[in-house]
Amino acid sequence: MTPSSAPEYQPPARPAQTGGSVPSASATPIILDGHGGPVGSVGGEAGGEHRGRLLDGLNPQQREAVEYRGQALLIIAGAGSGKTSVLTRRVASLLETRDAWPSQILAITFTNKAAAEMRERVQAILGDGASGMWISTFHSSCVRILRREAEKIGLSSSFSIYDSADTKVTLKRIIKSLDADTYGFTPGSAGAKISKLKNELADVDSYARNANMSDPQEVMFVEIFRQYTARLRAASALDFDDLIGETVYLFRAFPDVAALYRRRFRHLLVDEYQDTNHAQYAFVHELTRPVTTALAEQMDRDGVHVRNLRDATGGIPGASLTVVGDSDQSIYAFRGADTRNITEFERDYPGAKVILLEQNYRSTQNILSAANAVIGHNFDRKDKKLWSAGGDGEKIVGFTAYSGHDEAQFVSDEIDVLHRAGMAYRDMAVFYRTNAQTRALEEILVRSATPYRVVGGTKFYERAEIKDALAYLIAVANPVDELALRRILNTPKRGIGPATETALASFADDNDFTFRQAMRNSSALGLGPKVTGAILKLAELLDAAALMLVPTVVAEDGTGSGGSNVSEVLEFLLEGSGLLAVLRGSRDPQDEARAENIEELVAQTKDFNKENPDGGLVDFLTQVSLVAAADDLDDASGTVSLMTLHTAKGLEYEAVFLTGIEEGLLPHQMSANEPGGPAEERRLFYVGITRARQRLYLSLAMTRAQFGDINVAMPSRYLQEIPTDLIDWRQSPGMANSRGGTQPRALNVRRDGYGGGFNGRSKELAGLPPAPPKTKTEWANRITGTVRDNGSLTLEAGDRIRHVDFGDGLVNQVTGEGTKRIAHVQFDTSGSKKLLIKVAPIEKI
DNA sequence: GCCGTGTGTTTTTTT
DNA sequence: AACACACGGC
Repeated sequence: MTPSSAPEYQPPARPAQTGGSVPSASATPIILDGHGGPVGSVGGEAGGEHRGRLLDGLNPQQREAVEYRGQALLIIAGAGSGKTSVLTRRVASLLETRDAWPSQILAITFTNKAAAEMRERVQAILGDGASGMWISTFHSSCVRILRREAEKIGLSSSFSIYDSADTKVTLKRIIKSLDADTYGFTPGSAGAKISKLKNELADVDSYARNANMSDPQEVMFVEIFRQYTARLRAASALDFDDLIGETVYLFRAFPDVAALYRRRFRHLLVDEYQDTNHAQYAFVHELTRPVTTALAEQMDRDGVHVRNLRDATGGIPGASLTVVGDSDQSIYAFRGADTRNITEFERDYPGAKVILLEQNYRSTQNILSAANAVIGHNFDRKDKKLWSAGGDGEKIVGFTAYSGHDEAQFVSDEIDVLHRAGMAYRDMAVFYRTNAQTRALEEILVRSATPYRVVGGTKFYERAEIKDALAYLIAVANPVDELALRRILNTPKRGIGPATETALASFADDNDFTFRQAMRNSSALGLGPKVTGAILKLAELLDAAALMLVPTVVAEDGTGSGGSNVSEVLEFLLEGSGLLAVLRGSRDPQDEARAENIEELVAQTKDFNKENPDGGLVDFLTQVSLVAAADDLDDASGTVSLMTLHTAKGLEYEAVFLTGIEEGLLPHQMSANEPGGPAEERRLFYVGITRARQRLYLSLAMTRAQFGDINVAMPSRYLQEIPTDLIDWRQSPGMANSRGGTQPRALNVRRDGYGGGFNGRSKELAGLPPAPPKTKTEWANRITGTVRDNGSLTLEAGDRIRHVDFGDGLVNQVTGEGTKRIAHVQFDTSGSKKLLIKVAPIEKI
């Protein structure tokens, strides 16, 4: 990492700036935005003495990236090349040289956490002068714009945001009502297809126009898509993809609205540009277009201050755009990311300046060499070699475990070693390909009392009880949201079953009511008095909560109410619904934890009130909807971080454990048949490797539990792409290769200084003496070959065996068939274990 | 309408 | 192995 700027630095005095908000297009009259902006007023006196400060410790390319001024700038930033620092300083520089007011800057990051970090760092350089900037994710920016302009596109400004679970529930209902499962549609498959289309900015109508309507399956899909769109409309809800797509639609359909934002944002900066999809690309493109002369004149007449922004033609030139990215780190193709956005940037923005950052300030040369070697196997890329001036560092440690648990034990042991050597837990991280892999890791880490934290995974806000509580809030904020209402209708249990729910839904449908109105009028349905009472009570509770939000309502008896904040409303709802009380009174021990989670949510609303005194219910819900996995990373917590390789992007740790480096897992089975799949998985591996500063551990298991049974796993093809002399195999795949497991496998044994297991075919070994002859099965160049094979070994109850690690034991039972035969063994000293006979390091005695 | 049991499906990654 | 869902008895 490049050194950060001195925190005691004070910003130069500058004229006070008012406003900074974008006037809503629908609001008349438009409030003037102070005196335009300082565009074009680059004074020689500004900055000068501080310029050095901003550029301190930067290399020439980084400096240029900070100082370049022009319409378009592409920064190709290799992993660990200090791009965050460059981006931050570039923003600071724009402000300091008065090329921009804070309000003219829109910086887009990949996560909210990265946004907060950037804001903090700019503030550390410039102090309060930095407020008014928009630094946020694509989704947050779009929500902010959409909430202001919602009426324009027929939405309530308190529209709901549907997450993938909400989408799934909605699609499930649609598919059921259409019997579309007979055409092979599942909520997952239909959702994926809809998402893909939306990422391409297609909607139902544009899709239907080109669809092959003689294909019944296609007809069915169009119908699903149509109903899904209609349901979201009716609920005034947008899904994740809509947030981007609808904003682009807004800009295209309402040029006057677009013009206001184009006028405001004079400088766009986009991080992780390689992972933008077409919709995001279009969003950026729309924002950086010039404002036509006609529109500029219109704005001038409307009192929007544009004069000092207009060029010779009378229009407003397009905003400057800076994008930062690295095609080698593109890992989101599955959700529509298109690296052409970055590779064809120069074509999209003619005259763009391109700056390459190749020097790495993060990792040791050994780690970088491994990374370079791996990514070098992707053919369709511009060659780019990371280098470091920091020295070789330690070798990469490799370890082949018998099982996922064994692997977890290795990780846990090494964490312990590192910690005792003085490394803080928070400087270590364990990465994996799939969330399911956390289970074994967690079990072992709990047992060894290692403080750890799973980042992402089943997120706090995805827990059922939290979604229940949030659904109450959503139902208050957006009364037409049927999904939220149906979620809480019988939660907690109040005797409203599926039959009643359906009755209410069709009652609403038939009379053109919303679901909420149907609830209020449910007396007309002729249901039992108990059920009707329960429905009405819930409706009243929600109405009363909604009233609390209205600023100051005076009731008939003269008592004032209203203006309540989020936590007050939530507590009122929890009290009135009995949600919390039911959990507290339950005898199910898990309900205690659920109650605690809800209390944690209440605490979060209180924090929110404190941090956002002006924030309303909708703001809170927005924030909750858009938290990303990496956002809840707490740097101060002294724990080891566990996360998926995807979540790890953009982060760095002193020590990194990459686990499950096996065929089927990395590359993942599911990606094997997809075009570009293995290449993308390789980039994922590359991202993982380059997160490490000092120490890198690569581990794999010979067997892995999946779907409840145990399978033989092969080492990943990517492992052999790493030069053998970079890895110190504590226990190599090759060593665990002999029949019967008689091979010595003491820790720290490397065979013949040779890494172990590999054939030594890599270029890096060309100059070395020929590898000693090997008689064992070589797996390196035959990925499909076996790792260990006890195939001929037959065991039955009563046999005694010897295990390399566990010692002698008695076979109690043998279960399973063929390669999955499992011996249940009672070891004399190591307790009882289940072993996959085919690969376990055992022999009969 | 509720709750227990049995069966089938699941897992790729995420805003 | 864990979870969602359908079914049937209460």
